[in-house]
Amino acid sequence: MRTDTVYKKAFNRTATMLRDGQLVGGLPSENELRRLIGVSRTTVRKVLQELVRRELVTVRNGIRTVGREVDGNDCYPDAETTPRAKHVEQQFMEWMLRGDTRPGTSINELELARQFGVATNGIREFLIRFSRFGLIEKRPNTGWLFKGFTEDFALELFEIRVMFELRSAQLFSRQPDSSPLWSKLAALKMAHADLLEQIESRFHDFSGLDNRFHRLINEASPNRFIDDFYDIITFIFHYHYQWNKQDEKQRNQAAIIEHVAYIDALESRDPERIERACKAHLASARATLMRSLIWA
Amino acid sequence: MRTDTVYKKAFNRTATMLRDGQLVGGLPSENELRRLIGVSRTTVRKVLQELVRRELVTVRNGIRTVGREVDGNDCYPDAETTPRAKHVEQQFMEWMLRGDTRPGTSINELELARQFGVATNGIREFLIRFSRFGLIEKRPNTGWLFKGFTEDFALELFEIRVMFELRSAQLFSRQPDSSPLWSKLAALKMAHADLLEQIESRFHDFSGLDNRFHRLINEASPNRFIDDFYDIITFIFHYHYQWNKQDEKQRNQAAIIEHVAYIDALESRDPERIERACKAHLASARATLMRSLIWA
DNA sequence: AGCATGAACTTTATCCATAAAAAACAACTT
DNA sequence: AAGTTGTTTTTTATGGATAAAGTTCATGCT
Repeated sequence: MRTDTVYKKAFNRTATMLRDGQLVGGLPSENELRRLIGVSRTTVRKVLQELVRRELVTVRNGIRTVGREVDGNDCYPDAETTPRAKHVEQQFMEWMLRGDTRPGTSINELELARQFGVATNGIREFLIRFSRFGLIEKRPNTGWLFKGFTEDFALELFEIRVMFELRSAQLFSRQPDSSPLWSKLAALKMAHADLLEQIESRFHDFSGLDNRFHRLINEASPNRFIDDFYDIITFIFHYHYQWNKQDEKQRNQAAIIEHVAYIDALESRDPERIERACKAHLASARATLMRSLIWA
Repeated sequence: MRTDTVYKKAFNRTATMLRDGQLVGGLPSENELRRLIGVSRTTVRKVLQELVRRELVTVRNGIRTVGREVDGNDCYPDAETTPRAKHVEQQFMEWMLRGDTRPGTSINELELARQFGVATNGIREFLIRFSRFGLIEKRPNTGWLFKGFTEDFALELFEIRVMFELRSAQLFSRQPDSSPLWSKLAALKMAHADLLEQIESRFHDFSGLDNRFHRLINEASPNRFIDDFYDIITFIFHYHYQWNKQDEKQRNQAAIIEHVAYIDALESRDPERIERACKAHLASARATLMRSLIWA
């Protein structure tokens, strides 16, 4: 049966808004709420119905008002707000990156389905989606081959990344002064400075910033294939570093400094300087990844 | 129910071998046949069983010998040797490229499933696979969006293609003289010359040659992401030009000439000359595609 | 021991069913 | 006329079943 994670997440969001007093003075209409949460009206109605049933909202003459205080027990647990497909993704990535899954291992849909407690269909859909990452390969009628999160993989990935990033950085720097992206870049530079100051406590915040930065650079001259490729990077790094936290602080600190130099180079509009800064940053990112691969 | 296309294709292959006298002097063992056709022994046995039933093969004391002559009726029709997934692909591509499917159209899994006569699952798997081509986009819980086989798409595609091809061509040219790829390149040049001579009758053979050429260039310094990207190009071009045959002969003739110049440039090992030839060829390929888009 | 066939078992490709979510339609209200 | 809510219809996400194809085990023959 389809999970009701959409409803549960919507419910939690609404309950939180209620708790934080974002909905004082009567509840918004179904349609407004719908837009607010980004979900269909059908789901909103289900949420509302449950809120009423739990007396978090009361209705009189068709008018909804805030009811009793929301308490911690009212929210559904996080696990129930994640769709199956996402669970499969997480479990697979863990199986692949944390287990000692060797390159050359063959992947068995049925076995994974049993292991993860889902139907084979879900596994297969995930594998098809995942195959674009270059880590697995389908052999028809037979199964999938895990090619390994190897040094080769990282090298090939970074080769492309460098090509794309150099291209995007140069195009970015050639934008007219009037482009709004320049001020976004300046804002990002400030955010970097802030983070650097509080690096001791906030060093995990870097990955979000990193993402914003690289996506901003691509924004100047969009290319869907480059965007897609950046999705791969984001995905891989997300899971890889989720389980490889050694030196996280130093790693991020170094990267922030490189970013700032890179931003300065962009602002200078000097092509050679940009190339140097960009390459320096990516070389260091690659070295970091390589190191973590060897350790692992 | 799963289709028995694997069996039927294997049967046809075996029957053809029988007809062409490739199996005179007694049939090979199940295992040998299996290797020959590239299919499991289970399937081979099924083929053998049917061959015997139809008296194309006769068994005496457990020894198999060639039986009656194979005639045209013995083979299964082509449509029955193509798996469902492939049919879906073909029908979808036709729907997308030939129908007047407009950019922005939303794609309905259920509707396509009905239209193509398959289960929704198959449609979905295809769409997931296809999404990497940058022409459709998934919106969770809602469906897919067709972004259009537009000019933008072609431009973005070619931008990447140029980057990749320049990189691969330069790396190719820097190979040591001892690399076996040089002789492969020479052979390919000859094949081009041959084709050019018989262009009147054989101009459809170009696309195979084109593929071999570009794949050869990538072979010198493999990168899985570049290979994957080339798969996209191959796929798109295959279907697009399947239904856009205007000027096919001239188009191919021009391309052959460009290829030869490109090969000469590679053999000269002169980086600038390579860049010029490569860019010239790709610019012309792009222009051709663009023209066919406008016409369509 | 090494290869051929036979039989049993496992996995993939494919269809079908259904609750949840979205979308479309209808009726009311201000 | 535009925004509400109620109802119905359609579509997606997910599980389940099964024939075909692949793989492994067993037996027998040189």
